[in-house]
Amino acid sequence: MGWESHLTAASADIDLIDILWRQDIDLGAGREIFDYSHRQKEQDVDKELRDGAEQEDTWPGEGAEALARNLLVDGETGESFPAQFPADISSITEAVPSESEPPGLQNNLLSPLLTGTESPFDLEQQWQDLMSIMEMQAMEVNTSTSEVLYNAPPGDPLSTNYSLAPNTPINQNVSLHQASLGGCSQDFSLFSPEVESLPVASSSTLLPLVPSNSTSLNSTFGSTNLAGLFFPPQLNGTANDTAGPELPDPLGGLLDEAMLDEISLMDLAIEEGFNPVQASQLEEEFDSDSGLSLDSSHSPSSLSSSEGSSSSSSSSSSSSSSSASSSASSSFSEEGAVGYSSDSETLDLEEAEGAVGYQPEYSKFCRMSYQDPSQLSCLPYLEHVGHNHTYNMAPSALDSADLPPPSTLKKGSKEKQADFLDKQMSRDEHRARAMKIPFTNDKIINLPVEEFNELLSKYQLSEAQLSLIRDIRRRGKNKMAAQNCRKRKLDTILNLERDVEDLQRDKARLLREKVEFLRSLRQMKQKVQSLYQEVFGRLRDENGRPYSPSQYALQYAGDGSVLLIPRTLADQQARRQERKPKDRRK
DNA sequence: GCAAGGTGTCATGAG
DNA sequence: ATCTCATGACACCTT
Repeated sequence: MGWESHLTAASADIDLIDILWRQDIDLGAGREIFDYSHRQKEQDVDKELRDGAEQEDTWPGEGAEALARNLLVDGETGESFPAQFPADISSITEAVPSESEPPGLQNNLLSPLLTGTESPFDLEQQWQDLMSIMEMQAMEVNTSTSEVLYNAPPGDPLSTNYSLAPNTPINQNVSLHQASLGGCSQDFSLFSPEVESLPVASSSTLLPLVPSNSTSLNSTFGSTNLAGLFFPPQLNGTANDTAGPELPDPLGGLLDEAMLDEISLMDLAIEEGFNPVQASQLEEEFDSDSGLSLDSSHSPSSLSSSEGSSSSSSSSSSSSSSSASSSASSSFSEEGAVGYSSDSETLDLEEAEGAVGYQPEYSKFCRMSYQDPSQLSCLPYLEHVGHNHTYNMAPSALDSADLPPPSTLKKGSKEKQADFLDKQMSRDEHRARAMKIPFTNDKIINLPVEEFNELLSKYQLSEAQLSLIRDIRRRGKNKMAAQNCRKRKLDTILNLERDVEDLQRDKARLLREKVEFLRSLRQMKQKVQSLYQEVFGRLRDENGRPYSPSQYALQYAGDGSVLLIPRTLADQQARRQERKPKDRRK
């Protein structure tokens, strides 16, 4: 506080300047050379001075600070992103691919019999894309998923339908008869070609239902051996030829709708971490756009979800805020052009930024726009805003005239306010005041270069003053730049969060679609099978006897006709067809 | 006393 | 060459 007396006495005389110089010389306001090389020194000295000041000074205005603390509200505490559900959903990843591919088969198979039935199955490609997206998330859940799918108890519908296939010696050479006996497994013999080549162990990694690639599917249907498609391999050959009459109820063991639904639901449950209830709800709402959403899947954390939505709203507000901020930025420049000293402008700016809760300018406002305490007193609420960055104030710059010693703390409220406001002044403002800079820091900082230079030329300024002014301008601009930079960063984060939410919604929608496709696929398979059995069952040889499914099979011709051919021939063709795609792949 | 978040400042590079 | 802006890094403060 030794300087305070000096400063108090300091009017405009040379002595004061001398003192100020002494104080500021280390702050970069070197008397002789006010250049960059001094700035480093400036920092160090600032710190020293600050430390010293901390020891010596007891600042008034604690109450005001406390008030400010109470009133400061951070409207934008981090938005926690609801990341819970993705992991659950991902669990399906592996299971999905296996189911997704049959479509290719279906397409080939159905076209002849079921004209007009459209299968949306270049879906496979899309699906693979989707899978790749979900792959990462799926990793951790896969294990459990496979367990569910493959280790299900014998009575489990899934195991009877899916798990059987891998373990059974699958062969395309399946008889119609066998097919009819095949019961539930028929559905899976549909994909037998692929499964056939799989070691039993591989069943743990692949769902029998689904060939690992569409080409294998094509091969299956390329052979167009319908019997092979529908009937379980284990019945093959060794199957009793007595089957003929046993052409069981074509639909008997087949996937009934309930089963299909169950499978779909289980897929969904597995994939999305749905519980059965949710899944069934989903089924009911299939056509609803409300979205089942993963949002619901993390309903437990709907809070976070709502946070997400709020974040989305906030992100929308953030986008608006971004626009606000960008407009703010632009208005910055404009302000710069106009001088940035307009209080109302600044205020508006702050309001515009309120959406993001980003309030850096408040402190700027307090410190930079109001060097004159009386002005600030017009906006008392601003007193609550802003950091107390008194550490920025070089003790040297603290005008002792404005900062009476602690002993004089008991004083009028005006004085207190003045103290507080003085305290709110930035280091540069104090410096500027101490250096008798004849214009405001706002002008220094925000005037366009031309006007700035013009302004400088109007005054007779010492080298030191000019240097300080340049520093003030540089620091001020950089401060705003930093604030904008942080604002942008924040906006970017919010936008990314919103993007993630959008992607999650898309993912949920795609999964819903997948379930729908699977269901329709199975329905079509069912139809095809019944048609096959019906047609085959009505066929009679020259003696009027039915053909044995183990000896004959129906086969599609390229022109859409259906041929009855010996099973051996059909098998050969099937194998040939199976090889083609593989060769092609090589 | 520590951690997290906010802010100002500096250094640096790009336009 | 100079100015301005953006941004990472750092120090310091507040909560």
